[in-house]
Amino acid sequence: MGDRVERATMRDVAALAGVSIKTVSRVVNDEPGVAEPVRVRVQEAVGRLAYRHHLAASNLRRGASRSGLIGALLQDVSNSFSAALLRSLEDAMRARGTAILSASLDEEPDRERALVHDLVTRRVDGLVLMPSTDRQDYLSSEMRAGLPVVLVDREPSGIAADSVTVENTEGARMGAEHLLAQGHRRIAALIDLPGIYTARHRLEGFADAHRSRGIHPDERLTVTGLRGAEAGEQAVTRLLDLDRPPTAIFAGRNDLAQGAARALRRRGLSESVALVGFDDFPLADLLTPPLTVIRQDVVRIGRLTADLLVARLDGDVSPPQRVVVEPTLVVRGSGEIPPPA
Amino acid sequence: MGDRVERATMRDVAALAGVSIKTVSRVVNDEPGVAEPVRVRVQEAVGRLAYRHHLAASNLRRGASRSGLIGALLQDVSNSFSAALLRSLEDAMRARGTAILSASLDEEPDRERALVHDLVTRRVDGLVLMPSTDRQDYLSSEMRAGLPVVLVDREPSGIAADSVTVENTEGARMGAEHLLAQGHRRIAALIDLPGIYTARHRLEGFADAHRSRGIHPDERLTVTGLRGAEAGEQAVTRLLDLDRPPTAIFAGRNDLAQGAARALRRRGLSESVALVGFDDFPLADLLTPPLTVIRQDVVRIGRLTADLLVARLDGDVSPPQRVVVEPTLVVRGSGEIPPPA
DNA sequence: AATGACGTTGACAACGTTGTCATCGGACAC
DNA sequence: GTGTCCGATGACAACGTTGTCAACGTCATT
Repeated sequence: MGDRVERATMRDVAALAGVSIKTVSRVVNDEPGVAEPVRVRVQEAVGRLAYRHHLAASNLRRGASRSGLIGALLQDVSNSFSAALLRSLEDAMRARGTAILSASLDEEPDRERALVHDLVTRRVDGLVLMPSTDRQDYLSSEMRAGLPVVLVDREPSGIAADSVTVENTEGARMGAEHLLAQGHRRIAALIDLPGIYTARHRLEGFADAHRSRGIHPDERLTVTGLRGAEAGEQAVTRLLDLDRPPTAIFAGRNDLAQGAARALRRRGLSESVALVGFDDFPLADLLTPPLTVIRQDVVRIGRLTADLLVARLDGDVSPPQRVVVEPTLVVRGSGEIPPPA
Repeated sequence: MGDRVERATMRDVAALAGVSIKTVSRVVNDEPGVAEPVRVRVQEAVGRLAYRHHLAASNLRRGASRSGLIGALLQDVSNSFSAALLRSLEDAMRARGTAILSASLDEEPDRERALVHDLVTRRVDGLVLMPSTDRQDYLSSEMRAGLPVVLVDREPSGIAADSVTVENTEGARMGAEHLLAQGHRRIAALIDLPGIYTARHRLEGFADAHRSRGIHPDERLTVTGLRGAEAGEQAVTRLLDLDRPPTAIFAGRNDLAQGAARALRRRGLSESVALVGFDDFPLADLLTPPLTVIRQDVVRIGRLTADLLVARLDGDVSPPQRVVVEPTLVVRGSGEIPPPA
C-alpha cells in the first residue's frame, strides 16, 4: 500500500488537522491546554500520516545536550566480559529511556580517541570507557564541557574521573599464591600486552606472590604480548616443549585460560598440569577438570558503573570516586592439581 | 584548569576568530574557498574553545535522515550468538562511520515495538532486527517511510523485508537423524517457547527426522518453554528421573545444551547419554566429551546481514531477499555415544 | 579608465522542533 | 453594557548548522 513517502513533519500534521504547528507540538508532547475535539483531530492526522517525533530536532530546540544517549566503549563486545557489562548497562539505562551506543576498541588507542570524538560529536550524555590508552588526558576538555565519564576495568590516568576496577594485583597474587601453596615452583604466566593496565597489574601480582615467598620465577615461563585464545594456546604448547616445562599455569585473561586449556587437552595433560585463570566465564565449570579462576563479578561491576554514571547524569558533582571490587578465588579443580612428586 | 563551561558553538568560534559563522562552517567541514590565514585563525579558535561539531544539528540542516546511526535489536547482547552478531555488524559499519545502537529484546514483543519506536524517533538510517514478535506488520509504515530493515535469525511475517536465517528445520532434522542413525530411540528434545520462530522450526525438524523413519517419539521426552541454561538443566534432571529415561538429548539452543551438559555431568552420565546441541559456542570443543553441535556460522550471518543493510543504505531498492544459511553438523564426540545395548 | 572575472566572505533562510508571548472569544461579575 | 479574566490557539524566534546567493575587493584585460 502506497509508495515510498517522505516522513511527515509537524507542519504536515498541522495542515491536515487544520491547526497550527504549535498545537500539534502540544498534542504530541501531551501538554495541557488543547480542547478535546482538536486533540482528537490532531491525533487522527498523526496516525494517518504516520508522523513520528523527531528527537534530534526536539533536543536541539530544547537546548541542553540531553540526547538520551550514552556511549559505551568496550574492549570487544563479543568477549563475554564486555558483553555482560554492556548488558548490565543496558538494563540500568532502560528505565531512563537512555539508549546505548557501543563500540569495540580492541586495545587500539587511536580508535579510542576517534570513537570518543565521534561520540562527543553525537552529544552523548555520558560515557563508559574501558580505556585502551595509557593516559586519558585528551578527555579533560570534554569533561570540562560537562561530559560525565566512568572508566571501567582500568583506572584513570591523566584525568580525574570515576572508575570501577578490580584489585588486579591482589587477584593475581591470590592466584599465584594458590599454586605456590601447593608446592608448584615452575609456574608459567600468560599475559596480555604489558602496556595494558590490567596485564601490568596481574603480572605484578604474579611476581609479588613469588617474591613474598623468596622465590625467583623462571623468566622463560612468563610470556607476554599474548592476544587472544590462539596465542595462548600456542604459547602453552611451546612452554610444554621446554626441557623443564611448567607444572602449573597462571592465565592472565579468560581467553588465555581457554587457549591454555585447549593446549593441555591436546597434549593429554589436563589432569597433570595445574591451571588457574583470571576472570571467570560461562562454562568454566564444565571443563575437565573444572577451571579454577579468579572471578571478577561482572554483574556487580556493571551495576556499580551504571550507578556512578546515572548519578552524574542526574547532576552529581561530588569528587570522582574510585570504586575497587575485590576478586575472589573460585576453586573448581584445575588449580588444585599438585606438582609431580 | 577552568570551571565547567558550556560547549562552544560556531557562533563563539566565529566571534573569537573575527569571522562569520559561515566561514567557520567552511573551515570545520574542510570546504575550499577560505584564505589560508583565515583558516588558521579559525582553527586556532576551534582549538582554544574546544569546539566540537554538533552532528545532530548538522544532519538536521542537511535535510535527509542520514543520522549515521543504525539500530540493532537483538535477543540478548550478553548471549554469545547476539554478541558475535553485534560485533560483525560493528566491523562492517565502522568503515562507513555508522554507529550502532544496540538493545536486548529478551523475547518480549512489547519491548520490541517500544524500542523500534524509539529508534525511529532517533531517525536511525537502518535497522537490524532479531524479532520477538509473531508478526512485524507494525514495521510497514516505517519501511514505507524509507527505513531499511533486515531481519536476522527469523524470517519476516506480515511484511516484506530482507532476512538472513538458518535452515532451522533442516538443521534440527540433521541433529536428530544423527542420533537416530546410531540407534537411539528415546531422544529427549529441549525446546524454547514454542511461540518462537526458531524453536518451532527446530521442533519440527526433530519430529520430521522421527517421522521419516516411521518412529513415533515419546511426547514426554519433549520439553518446551525452556528459557535459559538453568531451565535446561532442571528439565534434563527431571527427564533422567523417569522410569525409562532418554538415551540421548537434542538441545534446541546453545544455552539449553549447556544446561543439559551440566545436568549430565552432575549425574555422572556425560559419557553415557548422547547430546547434540543446536548452535555452536566458544568452548563447546572443551567439554567432556566435546559437544557435537549443529553450527550456524555467526560470522557469515553477520556479514550477510551487514551486506544487505549496507546495500539498502546505499539506495538499493530491489525486492527483499531471503538469504538462508545452511547449518552444518560438527561431530565432536558427545553426539556419537551409542545407546545402551 | 572602465569592464569583467575571480576568489573571499557574509547575510539570510531553513532543517523540525518548542518556549514565549500575544491574541482571540466567551463567560462572568458588576 | 462594560470590564475582567481565563482557556485555547497561533505567530514568532530560536536551538546549531549549512545551502544559496549577493557583495566585496583585487587584478587583468580592453
